[in-house]
This record gives sequence, C-alpha cells and structure tokens, in this order.
Amino acid sequence: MMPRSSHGSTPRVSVPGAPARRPWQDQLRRDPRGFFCLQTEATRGIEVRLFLTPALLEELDDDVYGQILNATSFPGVKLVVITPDVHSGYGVPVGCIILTDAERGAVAMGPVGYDIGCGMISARSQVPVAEATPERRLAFNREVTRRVAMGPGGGSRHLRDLEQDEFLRIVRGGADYYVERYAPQVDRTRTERNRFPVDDDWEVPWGGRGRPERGIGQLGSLGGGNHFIELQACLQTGTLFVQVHTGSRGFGHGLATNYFHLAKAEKPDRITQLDLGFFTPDSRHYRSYLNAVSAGGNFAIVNRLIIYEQVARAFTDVFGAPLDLVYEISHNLVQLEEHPEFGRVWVHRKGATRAFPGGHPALTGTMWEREGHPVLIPGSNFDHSFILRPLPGARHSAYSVNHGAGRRLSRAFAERHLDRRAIEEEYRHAGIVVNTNQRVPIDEAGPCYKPAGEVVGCVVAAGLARIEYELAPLASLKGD
DNA sequence: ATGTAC
Repeated sequence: MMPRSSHGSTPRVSVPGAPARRPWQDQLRRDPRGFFCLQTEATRGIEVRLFLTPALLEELDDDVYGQILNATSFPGVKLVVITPDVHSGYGVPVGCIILTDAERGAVAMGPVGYDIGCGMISARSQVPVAEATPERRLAFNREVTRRVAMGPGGGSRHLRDLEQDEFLRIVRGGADYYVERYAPQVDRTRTERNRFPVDDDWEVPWGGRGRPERGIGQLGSLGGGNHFIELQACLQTGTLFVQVHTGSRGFGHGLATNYFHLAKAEKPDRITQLDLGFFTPDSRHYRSYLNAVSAGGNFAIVNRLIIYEQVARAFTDVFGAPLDLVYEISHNLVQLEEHPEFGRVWVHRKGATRAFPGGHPALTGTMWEREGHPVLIPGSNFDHSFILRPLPGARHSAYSVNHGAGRRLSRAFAERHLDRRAIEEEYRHAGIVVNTNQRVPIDEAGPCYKPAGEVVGCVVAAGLARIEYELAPLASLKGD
C-alpha cells in the first residue's frame, strides 16, 4: 500500500506579529522569466531575483528583507537569488545564492555558514514499500542507531583513533582518497564533487580559535539540529529510498570560527559577526579561507559517504537487499563557476542547491550530461522529500534551486506553542516511526516547516527543475 | 550548524 500524501495535513500556523503588508513588497516587479525582481537604491542597484509564490512571499519574516540587503553588500556582488524556502538566517537569509566577481569580488563567510559543505545523500532500493512493515521500520531505526552516532558531540564509530596525518589525507583527498582507501565499492561518479582542491602549503589551523581538531573524532557522525536519516517510500517506483542530511561537524564549525576571527581582526569596524565576514583577493587570508572551505567540504562529503555505508548495512540487515547510491550534493558552499550572464563568479549557496541542467558544460563527459544531475530536496520528517532534475530555466537562478522546505516556525516558538502529545500521535497515526522511542524533536516537527510540495511547486512552475521522484517518510532518525 | 555565549 502506498502511503498517502502527508504534507496536506501539515497545519498552517500563523506567525504572530507579521504585518499584512510590507512596503518593500511594493518594490518588487514581476519578471516574465518567472520570478520577482528587486533592484533599488537599497540593493545598491544589484539585481535580486526572488523565486516565490505570492503566498510564500506573504509569510516572510520582516528581517528577511534586511538580510537580502546584507546579501547585496559584499564587494563585487553581481546577483542575489532568493529560493522559495527562504527564511531568516543570522545575517543573510537561508535560501539564497550570491554571485561575486571571481577576480575582484569577495568570498563571503556568512553565505557559506558554520556548517561548511552541509548537504544530502540519497539512495534507492528495489524493495517494495509494502515490505516496510511497522516492525521493520522500527528495526531499521534500531540498526541505524547502533551504527551511526547522532546528536551534538557524537563521535566516530568506524574511524576511531584516526591519526592526524590520516585525517589530513582524508580532508585533502576527499571522496577520491576515502573511496580508494576505505570503500572501493562506493560509486564515486555519483557525487557533486569528489574532491575540493586544497593547496599543498595550506595547513589546518590546529589549535586556532574554533579548534577544528575536534572534528578528527567525528567522521561518520550525524550531528544535531536538522540533520537526519530517513527511510522513505518512493511514489513513482513504489520502492524504498533512504536519505541522509549532515555536514562537516566540529571540523567545519571550527574552521569557520577560526577564519571569522581573522576576518574580524582585519576589518574590526565592519565585520562584527560571521554573516558579514568576507575576504577580498588582497587579503592574506583570502586563499587560506578558500582552502578551509575545500577541506570542510571534503570532510562533509566523506562524512556523508561513511554514514551512507552504515545506513546501507542497516538497510540490508533489515530488508535483505542492497541500496544503490542516487547522488550526493551540498547546499552550503562557495564554488567557482562560469555563468552565461555574469562570467566567472564565486557562487555562494547558503541553503541552496546546485542545479546544472543537461548540456551544462560542467557536466560534459559525466553520466549527467544529457539530463542534468539529481537535486536532493528534503522536506520535514512529516512531509514529502523530492529528487529533482534541473531544467534549462535554471540559468535564471544561477543554476540553483532551494535546499528544503524552509523553516516556518522558530525553534523557540515551536517549543512554546506546539503540543508534543498531539504531534507524536499524528506521527504514530501516519505510521512514521521516529527514532526508537517515537519521541519527536518538537523544534523539528512537521509544522516547523513550510509545505515541501508548495515550495518545490514554485521551483517547478518557474521552470528551474522537474520532479523525478517524490518520497514519503516512513521512519525518521534525528539526534538531539 | 556548534564540546549551544563573552
């Protein structure tokens, strides 16, 4: 039996204090290419493209506007794109893409964030959905819980006591090194990038502010917050899928913290928080920070591969069949790309996912060159997730789409106003097994997120991507 | 996001 759509029953919760109409909305003009455009004195003449439905626009927090203006404030910005899952971040919105000039522009820190390289990995099976009985959903969660550490502070279970030298080889060599040395069975062609290049003369700032060395013992651990592992039913194939969301743990966080303090020391008058931190090419830390992003990105990729292997073992134990990797991709990075309108640019994706359609030069010679690479979009653990394929229209959004449903309720608001018992009962009724005790982290529950179908619908309507697979949650694992 | 602030 195919599970029914769950997102339709996600209750709309009105956000208190949001005025019915905000003046900045009146400055938006509709562009015939399928987005709203904001280009004013306040944006310094920089074009901001907003991919939003009127309803999603209506519910935006007031401070998102201020954060959009922050996003236009970095030196050498050429374009800012807002995705339909946008919500308030720290200084720039989560759900934005910032293009800066590759030769003279800034590489900005906030638009990469603390969780450098955070992203998704998805796998599919040929196991019919009916095999996932309630008992097996719980068994799957138990088997995964045995193999993967979850929650803040969680440590590595499979690369314990890693020597610093070997850790360095991993964060320098990325998936190329990891797969060759540890996991030759993993298909390396199914990652967004196998390895971000790290200069030989760059050194991890061991012992620096942020202490990135705490990441050494964390390879293969999930983390907390919105990181998760999920067993899913695919509506198109009628088979089981699995999806993982995780990032660079204490390593990326430590690197981001370290370089933020260096940026602050350089421009104490201007840079007061990570979100406003940036380096221009004349900074002595410019190349060094880019190396840190590469190393953090490599950690995140390998972290996802390790967890995927463990989840695949759990899956095989419970369902007696293998998982096949679909794709691995980040939504928190800065990468050098060639853009038809803007030339060579640093593309910062903060809660946004790369979306190269078929025919994009960067895909030439890969298995994705005709149809584009898969794009992995999680919904909440009470809602559907999606695997998309980019379309040529994605050139208007800097070859990017959203990264999820987008938060709608703040964690604090959720803790205060959501009814835990009622929510846990809803999950039980929907047959969604949460962890091994059905305890739903309340600040991560379904109502905390926008309806994924509405958000993805906006991306589809704008011609950025098409839906390849829609996935309903069966079992959800979250730390913390 | 994060050995959950300075």
